[in-house]
Order: sequence, then structure tokens, then C-alpha cells
Amino acid sequence: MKQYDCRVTGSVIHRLRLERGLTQEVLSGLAGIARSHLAMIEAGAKDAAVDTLWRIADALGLRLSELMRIVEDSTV
Amino acid sequence: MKQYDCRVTGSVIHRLRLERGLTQEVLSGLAGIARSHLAMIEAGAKDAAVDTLWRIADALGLRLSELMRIVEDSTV
DNA sequence: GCTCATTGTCTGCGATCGCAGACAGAAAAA
DNA sequence: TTTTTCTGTCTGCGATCGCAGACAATGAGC
Repeated sequence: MKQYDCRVTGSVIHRLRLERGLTQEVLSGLAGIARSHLAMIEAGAKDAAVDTLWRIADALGLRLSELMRIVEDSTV
Repeated sequence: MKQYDCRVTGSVIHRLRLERGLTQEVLSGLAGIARSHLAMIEAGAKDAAVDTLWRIADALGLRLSELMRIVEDSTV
């Protein structure tokens, strides 16, 4: 498998958030993280920790394994 | 879903490594991380970053999504 | 007994995460 | 234009990751 690239994760989260019609403010609130941090993660400028991604996936109505599967399938 | 607990991830990695008959030395070498670090992760004393888990899963012959699914199913 | 392989656990040290808070830019509504 | 909402990006700051390296304990095999 290819290398892990947090920019892929960021764009996937960004897309899923928009699909659900959520703002960064709302999603970060649901996930319990700072909005500025979520913005950085979506931009691919920060590499989120596992429990952070776990909570974001939860807030998106997914399991982390499902989120990671999307990331894997999106990884070039 | 329950909260993320790195101790569950650690015990899952530990079990999968033994099932494959790998030593910490070998697995950490395959994953490209320090053995002491892998030991800490297995013990649940350290919370590994995503790309670290990605490489460990790879070295175990799994995708991260598959590893996380096992962790989720093992999470109480 | 001894040796070897494996593991658990510690110490710095540099790099990065995640936070609160701030500021400016963009876009829409009025 | 003005107001509002949303977003992108920055600054410290404390906490944690991940490393190399070391040491002791365990267990298997001789």
C-alpha cells in the first residue's frame, strides 16, 4: 500500500462534511475539537492523531475504519 | 461509538504480531519504527500517530481500515 | 550453571499535536 | 454599502509523539 498522506484524509473529511451540510464550527463542536484545528486538518496542514480522527469520523456518522477505507481508496 | 483507547489498539497489534510469529524487532523493522516505540504502543503506554499505525498495519499485511475494524470490534 | 533472544521500561531530545484566540478574506443577504 | 457567516491562516503554549540508546528481567536451549 502507498504511504499515508494526511492531505488525502483532509480532503475526504472536507468532502464528507460538505455532503452533510455541516459547517466547520458545527462539526468541530460535535467532534469536540477546536475549529481552527479542524480547518488545518481539512487543509492537510496538520496530521491529526488517531483519537482525533476517531471523533471526527464519529461526528460524521462513520466509524474510523470506514473513514480510513475511503482514505485508502482515495490514496494514489 | 465508544471512545478511542490506544490500549485496545496495542493489544490487537500484540496479538496479530504473535499470530504471525514476528518479533518486535522484525515488525518494527518492517514498519520502519523504533522497537522501543513499538513496545510502548503494544503496552498501551503510547498513543501512536496515524501514519505509524498505517505502517504497522502494512507490516502486518493489513490495511489500516482493517486494523481499525478489529480495534472497533474489540472496543468495549 | 551459562548464553542468547526477546521483551518491558526508562532517559533525554527534537518534532509535532491540539488548544485558545485573533485577524483578514470571501460570499451571501439586506 | 453594511452585516453576517464561514473559512483560511497565523501565534504562543503545554502535551505528546517518535527517536536512539541503555538496562534489567524473562525464558529457551545447551
